[in-house]
Amino acid sequence: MSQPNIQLIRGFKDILPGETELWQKIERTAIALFEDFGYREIRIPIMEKTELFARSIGEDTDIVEKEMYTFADRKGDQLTLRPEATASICRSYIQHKMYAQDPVRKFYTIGPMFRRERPQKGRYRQFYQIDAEIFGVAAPYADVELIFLLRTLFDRLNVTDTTAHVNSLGCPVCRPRFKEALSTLLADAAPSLCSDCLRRKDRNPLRVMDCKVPGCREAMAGAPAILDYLCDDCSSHFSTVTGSLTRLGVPFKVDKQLVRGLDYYTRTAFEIQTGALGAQSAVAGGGRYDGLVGSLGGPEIPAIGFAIGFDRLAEIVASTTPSAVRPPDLYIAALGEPAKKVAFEWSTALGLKGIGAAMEYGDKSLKAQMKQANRMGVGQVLIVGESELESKAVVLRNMADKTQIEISVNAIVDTLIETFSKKEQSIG
RNA sequence: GUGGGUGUAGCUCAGUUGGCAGAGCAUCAGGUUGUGGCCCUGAGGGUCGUGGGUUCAAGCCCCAUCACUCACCCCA
Repeated sequence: MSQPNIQLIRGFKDILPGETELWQKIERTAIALFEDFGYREIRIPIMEKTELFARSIGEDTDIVEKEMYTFADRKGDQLTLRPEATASICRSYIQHKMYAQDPVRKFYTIGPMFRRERPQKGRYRQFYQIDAEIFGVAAPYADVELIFLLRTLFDRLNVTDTTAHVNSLGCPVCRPRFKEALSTLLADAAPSLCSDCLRRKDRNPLRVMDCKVPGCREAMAGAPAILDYLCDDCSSHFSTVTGSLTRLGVPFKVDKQLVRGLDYYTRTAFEIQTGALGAQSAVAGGGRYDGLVGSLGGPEIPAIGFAIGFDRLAEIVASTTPSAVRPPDLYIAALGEPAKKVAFEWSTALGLKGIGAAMEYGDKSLKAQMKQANRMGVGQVLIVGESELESKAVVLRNMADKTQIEISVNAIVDTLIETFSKKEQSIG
């Protein structure tokens, strides 16, 4: 009692009633869309051997070294709370040899991911993603389909203040030539780079391109664009993507600055960006990873996927859509124990028929119960006390216009069911 | 991991040069024996984030710590 109350873990959060309605709506919208386009749900575990992420993301990246939730279990195995879904889905695809019958598979999954970082706006340590992946399709239409789905989903959720950014990152054939050109420029520009970029120069040269420091921006003004270094295959792939997006009427921006941090990305990279979230501009991101399945020990199968930041999306949707919590259909105000006893039975019978009937389980005055009904926004209140039980007729009060009618206690549940189903129809 | 801002009632926040802990909203009760919203009256609710220090005296000053928050690094 005198000990401090237990608080939730830093960077974690509760999603409370009032918010969950919105989360469910987003989930339903996404699932319906995915199913319509032939995606199947896959549910993968929340933990994997650390090695899976180390191999897919890269052994000596910051992510693996210090930004994952990694710990040893009692046997000493290194385990990691998944930081993303893609690696696990690849693992599962390979482990169950899903490529054997038909390498083309489309998946979606929704669930929590984890990162061990200092939280900030739109970035939690447990966060949620809506994820979709296509395996076994090398053709650019897979890329377009995913971007199209993102656009459609956002439209259906009335999220309009967003831009799709697309870029190509090349492939193992053409990317090295680009990196070389970039390194040459960086070496020359080194004196005018900020200290962060000097570090990035060798470790993650692509990142220098989107540094915000003015000096770096100037130095990088004449930086080579990877689009100019694409090989013929990558180039025609990319032009099919942009051409097809245009024909489908999906607005997009070719963004030469768009960079993905991980080596396993190839060719198309895309992001949905918004201005609504401070420093966190991306609500969704994805790209092609043609080499990943092979590098994890599977056959050489191309793949592409995206992840939507659920928390960020929910925040945006919440700011534009009023929350609509449906009040109970009926409130039963019961006075005295005999009345409560029958009222409770009525409420359960109504609940079975899909009619929500709230009531006060404790002992409260009629006034208090009316106040509560009013606060809940209930339209109809059924009043049942001693005199009603005696006369075998209860009172049904319309809260909006204050009119009251009497209803016979005999077959009251059926009468109420009829009353409320008529109402639903006239509203619908 | 680094830096800034903020921690006082369920919520939003006042709190003066250090001098008895406050308001609005919300909750509960009464005004009306069994009828809601508006109004009036009253009540409950706080180890002032936590620990230490200075002081006759700390919500206020000092140190530490934790949390929240924004940004950086990084971005899956």
